[in-house]
Amino acid sequence: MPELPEVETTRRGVSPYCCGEVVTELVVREPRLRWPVPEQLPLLMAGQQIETVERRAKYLLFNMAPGSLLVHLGMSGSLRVVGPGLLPGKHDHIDIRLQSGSCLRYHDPRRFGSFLWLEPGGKHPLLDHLGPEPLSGEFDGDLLYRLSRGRSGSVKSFIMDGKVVVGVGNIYANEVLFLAGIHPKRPAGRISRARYTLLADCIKQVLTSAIDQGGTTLRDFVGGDGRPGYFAQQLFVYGRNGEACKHCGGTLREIRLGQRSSVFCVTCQR
DNA sequence: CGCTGACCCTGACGGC
DNA sequence: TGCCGTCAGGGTCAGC
Repeated sequence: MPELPEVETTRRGVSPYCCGEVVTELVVREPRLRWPVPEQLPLLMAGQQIETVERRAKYLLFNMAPGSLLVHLGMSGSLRVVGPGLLPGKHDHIDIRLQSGSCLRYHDPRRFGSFLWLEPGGKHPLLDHLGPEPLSGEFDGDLLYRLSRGRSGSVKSFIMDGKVVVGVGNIYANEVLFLAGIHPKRPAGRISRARYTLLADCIKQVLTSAIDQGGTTLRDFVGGDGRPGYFAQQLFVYGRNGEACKHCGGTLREIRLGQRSSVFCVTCQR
């Protein structure tokens, strides 16, 4: 479910409810996530005040004095604010109970997400080696051009590589390549600097637009405040195999790249 | 170092 | 109605 815009939407949705709030209790009903939830996590968090909620790549960091809770939503995870007394349902694995009576409830059918602990100022192996944020000044076409030299893999896999740039998942990789007019299978090392400049701009534009609209609603995605996202209405290629290209009217085609579906227009993308 | 494919897990969906 | 194969927004890891 979550790509960067969905994670950022979640961050913005839950922040007002938990910044400055004290955690009364962390309730772990199912610790078997992507990695086991550390047994000492409830003890570490109980009684601590959440100071800020940050996002790095697709990770959320709930910062407290003794350290940070590191949350990843995986493929099917969501974090929502629920009022007191609402009973947990199926796949509601973790509750972060707050002094206000509200509760942040983690729901994740596939359990590919994670809840981990980060020492203050400490480095975590998962956060090490991450590329720049796509919406930062560090990220631009020159960076893509430089990192791609000599690489024979597809440009789609390249922009989805978290060591190159974080936060570009399958949906937005498809969309961005369509907007930039680049064939997803084109070898990354055989794309000009000018085209990478356009591609970087498309990545920034699409992600910004998706965040503004609260992310993309697929199946039951809802932001931290429970509202759906609206970006799905303006997808050009993702999930539209066999349908007409919104630009030229041709039929969109689907191929598989690195086990992921890639939809594109043979006419508009070269 | 870069690339490919397997893998983690549940649920939805289409074909029979 | 049910069974079976396939696919799904994430990322890590082993092997070549």
